[in-house]
Amino acid sequence: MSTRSAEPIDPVALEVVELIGDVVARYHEEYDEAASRHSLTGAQARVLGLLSLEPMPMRRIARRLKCEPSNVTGIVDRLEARGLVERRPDPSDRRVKLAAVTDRGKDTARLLRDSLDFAREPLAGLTVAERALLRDLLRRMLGEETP
Amino acid sequence: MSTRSAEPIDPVALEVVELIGDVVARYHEEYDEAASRHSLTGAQARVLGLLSLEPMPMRRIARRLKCEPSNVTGIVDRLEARGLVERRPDPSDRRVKLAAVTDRGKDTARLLRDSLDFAREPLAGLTVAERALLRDLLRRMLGEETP
DNA sequence: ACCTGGTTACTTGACAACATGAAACATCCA
DNA sequence: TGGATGTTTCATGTTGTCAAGTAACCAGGT
Repeated sequence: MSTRSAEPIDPVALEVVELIGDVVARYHEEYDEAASRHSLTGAQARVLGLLSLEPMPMRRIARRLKCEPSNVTGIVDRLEARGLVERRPDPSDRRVKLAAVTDRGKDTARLLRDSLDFAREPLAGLTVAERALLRDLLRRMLGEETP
Repeated sequence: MSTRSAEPIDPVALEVVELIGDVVARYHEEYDEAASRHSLTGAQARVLGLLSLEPMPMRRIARRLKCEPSNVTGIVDRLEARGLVERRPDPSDRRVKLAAVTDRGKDTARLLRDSLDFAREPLAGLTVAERALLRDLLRRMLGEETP
């Protein structure tokens, strides 16, 4: 997996990595702030956002969050205690519990998305063409093929 | 602070935001994995990295981490218990304690940096010119002026 | 010079959220 | 029936907040 680079490290690459660090910091800052504006923690907001797309078994949430399933139990517990999420039985498998947003949860998730300024603010300084360029570069950096 | 956009949202901007989400996820994945390869948590690795550049009063660490100073006490406690960091008095102000990496801490910090593949791996697919372009776009996106 | 009061730096304590791992339980499936 | 899977519970550790406490700095004013 890890490329043992014998090549001298490109100073521009280092700058890019530094900038990505800044992007990550900024992303979290804004995300957590948006979450706490709705009295949610980052993890809770993340799960709520996931479930607002489609109901999902606990197991799958854990995979998305890259954490243990036992952890998800607690997070969903807290969301459920606040009426944002509910557990439903899965008709096709009585072992699994589907976590699904309630109506209130759906509203909250929408508000959360809207209050996430990261989508608009930092990109405002770029032209449409530059955004497209940025998109393509990020795609290739992430190794996603553009078929 | 937040731009109340009346304008319809640029679909390309949404794609970029999605990609940035991917970048953030990937960044964390690699960072935490590198940290746990050395039996460190993410926060511990972060502080160790900070201190490997220069010793720093607790207060400043807290500001960099954007958390309460009381939290830093615990993190430095754990790093100190493992001999990676030590507290020194500040000669110019007896209230402050300077956290500084030990020799072992410095070694660990270097190993940590080296094993952080994010610097090389994902940028490998880009040419030098493209990296420079990406750097400039990220800079402008983050609102840093290039004087 | 000597308090005195306000500020700053750090720690401690209580508590909540997150995270892991092991063990328990019900359910599925070959 | 026996092994695998999905969820929860429990014990434990780390990270985070906030309030309170201690020590030290730094103004004044007398």
